[in-house]
Amino acid sequence: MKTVKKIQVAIADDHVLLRTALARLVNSFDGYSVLFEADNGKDIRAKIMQHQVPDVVLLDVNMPEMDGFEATQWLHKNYPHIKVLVLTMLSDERTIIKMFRLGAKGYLLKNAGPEEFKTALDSIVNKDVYLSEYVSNKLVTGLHKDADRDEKPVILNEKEKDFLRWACTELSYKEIAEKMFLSPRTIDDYRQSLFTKLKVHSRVGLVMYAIRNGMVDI
Amino acid sequence: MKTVKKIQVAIADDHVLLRTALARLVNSFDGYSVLFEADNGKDIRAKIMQHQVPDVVLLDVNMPEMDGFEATQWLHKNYPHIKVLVLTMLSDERTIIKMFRLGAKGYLLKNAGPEEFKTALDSIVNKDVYLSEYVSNKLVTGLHKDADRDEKPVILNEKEKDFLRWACTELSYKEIAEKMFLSPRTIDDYRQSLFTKLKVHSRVGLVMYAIRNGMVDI
DNA sequence: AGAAAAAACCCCTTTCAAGGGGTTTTTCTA
DNA sequence: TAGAAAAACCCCTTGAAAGGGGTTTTTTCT
Repeated sequence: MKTVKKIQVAIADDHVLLRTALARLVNSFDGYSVLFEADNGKDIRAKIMQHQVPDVVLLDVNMPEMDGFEATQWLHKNYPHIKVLVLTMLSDERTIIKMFRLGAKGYLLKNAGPEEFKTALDSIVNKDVYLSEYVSNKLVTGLHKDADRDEKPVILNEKEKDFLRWACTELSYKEIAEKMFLSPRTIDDYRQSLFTKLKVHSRVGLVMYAIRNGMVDI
Repeated sequence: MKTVKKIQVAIADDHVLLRTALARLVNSFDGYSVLFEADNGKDIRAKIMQHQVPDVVLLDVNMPEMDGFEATQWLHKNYPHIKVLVLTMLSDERTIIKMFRLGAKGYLLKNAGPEEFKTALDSIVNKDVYLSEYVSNKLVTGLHKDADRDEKPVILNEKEKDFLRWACTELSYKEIAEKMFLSPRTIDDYRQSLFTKLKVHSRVGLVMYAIRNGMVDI
């Protein structure tokens, strides 16, 4: 039916190939058409401000320049009627929760199938939100964790962070002491205090924490 | 022309959505058609052994069960006439070099456009190899760095990978031995052999390697 | 300025990690 | 099927890691 107005979709992902392929997929869906593609958040913002306003935005989380978090926030603030569907490989609870808090309406993992993709688009347009079973489970357990843990958020000072970075090298504690211009005993104290704070009991535990929380360059 | 035999392409990627979208893209190319899709290396191996033999295989590097490295190796050994085109976001020299050493014919980054994708397919079929400008530059600088070190690419067997994953926990080697149903001495051997292979000399070194190479879940 | 807290320092002990030397058992292969 | 290679096992030594107990110095707060 030519007269039915199609849902206009915008796609933002820095992987051109995936983006293009997704665009074709969307265009093949009944009732949807791709309005434009964008490389990152900035790009999408620019195009929308040039009066290319889509109904739905498909967003990756990891993008250069302006990532999915910022983009969602901006969209939600300036164009609240635009529905944001997050499309990513990141399946950790924190990211999911963060995106919904910022205003996302749906969250789709990249290992979803095309049918689920279509379902997500339909839901987001008609029912306002979309949650896959997997994502909703993650959300619930994530909120759970939020409840009991985290009495006080772990706050590390600069020196502790510094020590943590050194702990991720193959230097011995003695050598780290030299690097930090401290006595080995003091390093023992740092270690102990971090063991307590981070609830670990070995150097490997320190390393894993540092990496999980992005405190070291990988 | 209906009589022209199309180039049969297989696609292996654990992200279903991307995979499906890519399949459509390939099917839209003149002279190409998708023979099958696979979730990982094992999957592709099974299908090929069931006499579904493609001309070209599109491979992601990071996959569960059997990753791109192993898959390329197996293909090159057992079906040397199948051309392998690597399609990934990993753009570091080591990965690129490793894949070519293992028998890949082309290396395409996911931020390439569809035209480049088509070019890569054409090149790989007709001219045997495909190198984008970016990748060939990486190769050259990478080989430079490589000149003195790293003759052979590091290949780890399943048990070594297993041990590596355990090494990223807070268990002691003795406890790891129990978990793996091996004597602590054998664990010593694994450790030593990995120290040599990976050119590290501490457990922290093992952990960092495992993480940098995506062998553990973070 | 004086008390309290935090940071840096010191000593000692036990266990773990790492490096070296070997033997037995299994697996591959010529 | 003998012989080589690889995998699993064992012993011993040294230094590092981890946990416990302190003291001194510096900072912070009224």
